[in-house]
Amino acid sequence: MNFFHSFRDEILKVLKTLENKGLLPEGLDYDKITTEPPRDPSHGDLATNAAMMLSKPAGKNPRELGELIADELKSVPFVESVSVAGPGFINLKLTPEFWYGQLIVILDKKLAFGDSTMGLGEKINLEYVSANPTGPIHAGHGRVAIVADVLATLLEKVGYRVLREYYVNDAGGQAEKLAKSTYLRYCEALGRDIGEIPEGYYPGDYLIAVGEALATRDGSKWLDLPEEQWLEPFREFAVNAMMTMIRNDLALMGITHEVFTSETELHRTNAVEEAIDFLKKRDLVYRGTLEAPKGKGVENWEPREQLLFRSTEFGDDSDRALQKANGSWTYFAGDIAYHYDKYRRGYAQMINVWGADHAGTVRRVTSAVKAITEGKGHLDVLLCQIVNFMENGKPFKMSKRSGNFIEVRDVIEKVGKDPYRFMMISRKSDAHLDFDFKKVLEQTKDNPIFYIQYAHARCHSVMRMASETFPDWDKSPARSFDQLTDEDELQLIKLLAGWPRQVEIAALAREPHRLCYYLYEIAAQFHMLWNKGKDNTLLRFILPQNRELTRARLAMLQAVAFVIGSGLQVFGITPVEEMRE
RNA sequence: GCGCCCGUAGCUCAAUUGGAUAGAGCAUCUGACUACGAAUCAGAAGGCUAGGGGUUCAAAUCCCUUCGGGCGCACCA
Repeated sequence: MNFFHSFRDEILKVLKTLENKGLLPEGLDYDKITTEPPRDPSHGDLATNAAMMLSKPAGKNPRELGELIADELKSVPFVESVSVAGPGFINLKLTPEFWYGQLIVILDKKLAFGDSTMGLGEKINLEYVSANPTGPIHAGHGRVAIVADVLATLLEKVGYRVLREYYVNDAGGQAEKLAKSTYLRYCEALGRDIGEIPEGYYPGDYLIAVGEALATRDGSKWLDLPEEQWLEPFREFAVNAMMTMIRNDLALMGITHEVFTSETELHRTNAVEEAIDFLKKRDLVYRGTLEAPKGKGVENWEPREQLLFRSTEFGDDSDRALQKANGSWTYFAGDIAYHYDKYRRGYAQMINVWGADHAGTVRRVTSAVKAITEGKGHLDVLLCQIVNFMENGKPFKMSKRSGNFIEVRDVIEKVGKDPYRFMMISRKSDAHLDFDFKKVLEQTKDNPIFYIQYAHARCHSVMRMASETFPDWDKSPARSFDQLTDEDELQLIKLLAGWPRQVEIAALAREPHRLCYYLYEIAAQFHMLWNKGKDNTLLRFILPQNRELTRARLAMLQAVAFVIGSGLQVFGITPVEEMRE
């Protein structure tokens, strides 16, 4: 439970009381009243903007109104003191007993601390990766995959029901190129000399095995047949092989999708026609000619009458083509059908995570979702900026083993899954990210994942030591914390207690990176406290002469480990209890 | 040319989505190891939030504009 919510409720009760006393007009809008930690901890534990929000409609100046509210708040349980400050903030300081109570909550909830019912069980369809099934996953997809995967877990933690979905783009030209490239490799496997892989085909080594597998399965039966006979079976076989490879790559990252939807399948079941008909009936589709685009490519422009979707009615800059020159559906038409399909499967809330190179298509797809769900569905698109791979501060040179990109499996081989995952979510997703192969493995506080893991390991290390100091003692955590009176201890507990709020904020903003920073803060506060024990032996966690205080401090460390563990669980990272080597 | 994203300490990035004196780490300078792991900690210094204008009790955050960087721009996917 996020305690800021419960204190907000208390504040609203106080406002009601003031209404009843005739000190506040009735019917004021309380929606914009917030409770949040003050920026400066010396102001207190919790601040509200209530007086500032209500001063104008109440006809009182904020300080005066603040004093009124503050007076009433003094009798709220666990409130130690109240003050009005600055332009009219009301600051509450909470009693140590309140914080001890929070510690007990953490110890009871364990890794589930931070769970919330905020999402009310609402279903969310989260589509991510959806890389073309034409080769292994490259590192550009890696960030999208990991950010989205962490977001999925995060949304589940706050009470949404999330479906992780992958859209398989197995129709269209790219898949055809894949089939043709595979055919070349098939011929090669049967001893034909295929020479250089022609321009426009997929040259990667990974197709050699696919060609061989087909040769083994089917022998030479396709060898001299015309393209229209082998194209479809080759496409299907190659796509399946690619998807197996992609699933393996995703598994290396710790990612599993629950649903794979095939674009080809949508076409086969006439889902596209159905979706476009739906739009036609609402007069959102028409035949027309688009204006020539400005800038690059204008030379080749030919005006052409096409079937168009009125995305401008939903805020797009231009209407968008649904059919190609040859009359077949565009990718966009398929995408409309796909989102229609998601909606009809019961997902009014949808999130897509894309690479930033698709930024230009966000408008048209969100427009289409509005149209096809008649305003009842909602699509959020999260964009991930590119990752610059570096080694020791210098651009990383690609391996060229299988095309001109870094593969996800190469990254994992070099640094391991957990540091990779952490690094990918450590920055806001729409900001560029530098990934340095050297730095992610550095064992210094400059490297946040190490620093956080180290804090977790240290907690466990202390707990192990304590069992040696008190071999006979009760291992269940303490329930009484009156002896935890040091300011820095309380500060640590406050940070831990603030975790559920951070989780909710991160989920609402769809910004998992916030949690990285918060865990780092907790780790820093813990390391600081650990270090204080060197200057002042009374602050050491294990005090052989004071069993009860030791138990209280160990329970606090256990709580630190739970909160860090809770965060790492969201990240899909295994917490370590010992730093090896 | 148009659209979207971005611009915060020397460097890499935060900033509770409009809140109080804009914060961390690195690098720099000063200090702390007989230890529950010093792989760490304490302190100092560092800012006209790219520039200008506006909105209001309050702006790094919202609006307009200039400059600088990234991505995209019919029929691909």
